[in-house]
Amino acid sequence: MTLAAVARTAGVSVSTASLAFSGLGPVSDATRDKVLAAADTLGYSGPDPRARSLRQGRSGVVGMLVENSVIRAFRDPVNVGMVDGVAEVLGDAGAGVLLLTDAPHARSAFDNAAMDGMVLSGCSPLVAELLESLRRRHIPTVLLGSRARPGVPAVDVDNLTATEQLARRLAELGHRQAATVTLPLDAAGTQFVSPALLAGAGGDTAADRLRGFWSVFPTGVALAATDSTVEEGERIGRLLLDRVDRPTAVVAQSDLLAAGVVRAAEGLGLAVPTDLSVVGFDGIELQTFTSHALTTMRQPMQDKGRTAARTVLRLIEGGRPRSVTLDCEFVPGTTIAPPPP
Amino acid sequence: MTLAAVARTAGVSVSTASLAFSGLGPVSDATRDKVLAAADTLGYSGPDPRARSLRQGRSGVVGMLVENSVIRAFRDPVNVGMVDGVAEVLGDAGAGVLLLTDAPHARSAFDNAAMDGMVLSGCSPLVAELLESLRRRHIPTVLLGSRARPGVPAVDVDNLTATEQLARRLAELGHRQAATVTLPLDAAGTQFVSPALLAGAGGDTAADRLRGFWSVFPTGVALAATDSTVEEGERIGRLLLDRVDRPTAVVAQSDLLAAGVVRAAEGLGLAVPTDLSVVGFDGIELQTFTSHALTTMRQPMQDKGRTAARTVLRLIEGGRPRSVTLDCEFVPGTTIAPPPP
DNA sequence: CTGTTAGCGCGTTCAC
DNA sequence: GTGAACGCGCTAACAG
Repeated sequence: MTLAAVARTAGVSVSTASLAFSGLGPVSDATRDKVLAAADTLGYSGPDPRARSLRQGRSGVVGMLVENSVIRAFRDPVNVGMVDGVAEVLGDAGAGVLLLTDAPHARSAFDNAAMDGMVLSGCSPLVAELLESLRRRHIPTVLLGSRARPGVPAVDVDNLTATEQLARRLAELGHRQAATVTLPLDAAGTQFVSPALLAGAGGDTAADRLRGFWSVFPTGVALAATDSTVEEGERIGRLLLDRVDRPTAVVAQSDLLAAGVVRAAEGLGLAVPTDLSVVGFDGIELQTFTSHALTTMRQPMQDKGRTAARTVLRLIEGGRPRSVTLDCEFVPGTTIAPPPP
Repeated sequence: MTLAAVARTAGVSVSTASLAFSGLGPVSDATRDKVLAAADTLGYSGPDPRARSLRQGRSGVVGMLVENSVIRAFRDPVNVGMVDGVAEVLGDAGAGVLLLTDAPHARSAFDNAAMDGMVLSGCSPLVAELLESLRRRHIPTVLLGSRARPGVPAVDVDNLTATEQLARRLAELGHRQAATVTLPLDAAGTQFVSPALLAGAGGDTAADRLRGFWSVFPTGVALAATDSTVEEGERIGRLLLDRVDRPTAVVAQSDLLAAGVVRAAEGLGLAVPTDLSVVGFDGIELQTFTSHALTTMRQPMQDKGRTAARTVLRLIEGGRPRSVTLDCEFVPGTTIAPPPP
């Protein structure tokens, strides 16, 4: 069934039939009805999206890349929130979201899919390579959660300042011995993070948050997690709390990590916040504790997604949108207190 | 940049250049190198997916619909697991996943996207309408989590039997007064579920699980939640536990609901499982409790997704795959015990 | 308001 | 092993 066949049956030209479907051009009601009736008779269900997208040079699809597998990415509500925001804005624009991961087996889909634009979230080590591929294909791209590059705007929060604010609260409470649990900093999964390693790292989320921490606690120990999960937080938390120079406060770079640190502390018989202060980052709804409300910095996950989607839409239309930095909001919580005497 | 331009630069015909890229036909190494070199020079990055998909009649994209918004759907790990399974199998097949929701504003994307197939998950009241639209467009479809229809295979677990098994365990422990918290049963959001209402309901997940429950506890009270969340579980749980005929056991139709029921019980000063037995459904990793391990029925979420994806791929290839029913596995947990004397 | 004309960029017959 | 020609189904100009 083609538009041509419908037009023939309706006794009109294809272009008229096309206009009848798109509703864009001036078509008399009578003609439109004739066309629609013919379509109905023939079981024609509207223009073929493939042909339409070839003709228009648009597919109505925007890719969204998340790190790792779908299941790992969506274990973190931050990613879910961002995808939700992207889907919302794109849906309103009549576009669809092609969900992609940076897993090797998804590479072929990434390379061959018809996309009008791309939202690259995360700071996967593959980002540079993927960006290069997108550049060659002239696919407008927005980075979500990493720093802008020439010609590629980014949407993010000010991770450095936000973390600095959290650290400063701890300092103001009297903490001198603070440590931090960072998100993965390099592909190698190095655990003990030195300033030298940080210097070599890019402008990623983990690096910026670490800089914010170190700007307040320049000698604070930093251990990197391999993933943003409660389990990893607990593992690294135990490592930190077992040290002879046990910290009195821990800045975790995500709420999930922070929840793990709290759990590690309680496992060792330490009370939070009396014996140990813990802060997180993200402001997700943690169902892990009922007894604590995590002190953290809430980032606008959905807004990040929405803004990224709007930005990529503008890019697709040929605009030159600028990078956007969104604000975080301090969530007081109940997991910080002055250090034990 | 078109393939034709590359061919011209390389001094070969377009068809030869096409073969050089796809690697399908017989092309001498020398020729292929010439073509690739020309492409590199001109900054050509491979065939245009839009044109390719028109020509081949395939877009390499399979739609996956989840209920509600992305954020609501992915609050439930079951949906995340299913999408992960779908993405994994489709990725291996070189196909991409177009993430769609049944939200009204996403309807245009649903209708206009170029898709080779569709995985419709959930039992949204819109399913019938969406199925009809897909049928007219000749888009092969697989249902995930609802009953097969003529020409539309389904992938699911045996919800009735699985719930029956859970209920039977409770009965065997001596429970006579059991209640159930169901997933949403109708669009109206009716709270008190009568057998008459169930008779009118379709063959959905909620209905099947309820049938399994009633087959063991024919007079058990059934209240429907409006969503599968801990909060809803807690709300309905409180309603159940406040009744004069307070149940000694609750069968919740999802783990999230079950977690809410446990929380409601504890809020009322009831100990689980001493005062109240609770079972869930799904087998997700609940971080809500540390003191309990939920007694539940684990369903293979990722396998459901993988199987659905394999089924839709077979459908796309013109096969006639059958519906698949996967097995659940009982998870003993620590939230059931004999009823209090 | 309607019809005619021309591709969009590619893959795939066929001949050679 | 390679090339020429055709059409996938549609829409955007333009002409009437």
